Amino acid sequence: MNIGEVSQHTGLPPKTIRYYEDIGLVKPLRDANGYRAFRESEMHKLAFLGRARTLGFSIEDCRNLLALWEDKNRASADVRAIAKEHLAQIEAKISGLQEMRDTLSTLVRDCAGDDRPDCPILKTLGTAAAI
Amino acid sequence: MNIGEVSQHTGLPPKTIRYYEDIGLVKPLRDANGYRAFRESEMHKLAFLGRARTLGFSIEDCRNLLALWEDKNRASADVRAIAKEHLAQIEAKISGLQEMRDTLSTLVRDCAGDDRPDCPILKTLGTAAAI
DNA sequence: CTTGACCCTCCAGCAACTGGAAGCCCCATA
DNA sequence: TATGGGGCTTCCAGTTGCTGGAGGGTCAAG
Repeated sequence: MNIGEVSQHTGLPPKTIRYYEDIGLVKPLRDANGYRAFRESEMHKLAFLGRARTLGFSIEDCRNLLALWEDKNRASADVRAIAKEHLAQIEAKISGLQEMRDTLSTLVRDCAGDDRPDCPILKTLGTAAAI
Repeated sequence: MNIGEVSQHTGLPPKTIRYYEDIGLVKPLRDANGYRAFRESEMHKLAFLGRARTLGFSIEDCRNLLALWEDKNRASADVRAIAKEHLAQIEAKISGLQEMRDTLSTLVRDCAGDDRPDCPILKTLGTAAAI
């Protein structure tokens, strides 16, 4: 399978697939003309990576998950630990963003948004310790 | 004021302050010995930047907000537009993360997390179209 | 034989810093 | 007066995860 076909099947751009090869996540064979030749197993790995990335796992997480995926004797606890850690990070990110959203939506609500220069948003950014 | 003092007052690391000078957000004077000499106004700008960054505004947003902050004739509508746009981005990010969290927490919940190899997390990453 | 769609490699750049090396400068203490 | 420690300077490189583009080979159709 050429990179284009793999790209279509996995939804990953060719550039990304090449990048994943660069950093050692996949190791496609090569045809005589130098083209990458992906086996089914490589394509499955890439699909796996695409899904893990969609869930926000870092590349290093993906590398570990992939190793566990390939290891038929792995303990599910190992996978779960990675996922739980990642889940905690996501939750932290969400609450950080929610804080931002709350502050910001208050400011936006209180701003007249007309052609006068008076603006609580700038006033807050300029002076508040409340951020 | 030296960079260290400004750093203490604003909470921004010296490295960050130098970086902000590099990209033209602040323009401190220089002492005879080459040290940066910040005036009050520069320090206020940096504090402003720190708060805007805390609210997740991009550097380019900050540049625009700063310009509006300095412009005593600005229309508050201009500020509000930037803030609203940013708010929308934050909300999009939040819902993306919430989707991740929901999927991931289901997976984590369903995973025994013991020393057996059977693991719904990897199973899903390996096969599901549901992500 | 040419055209257009592939594919290749390599280099640069994005955001927003952060770390580290190499080297002044200033002040207090022995 | 030497010296030690901190603070300041510049510049370069690295972070994450790609993405864009240049410059060039390959392949299949007409």
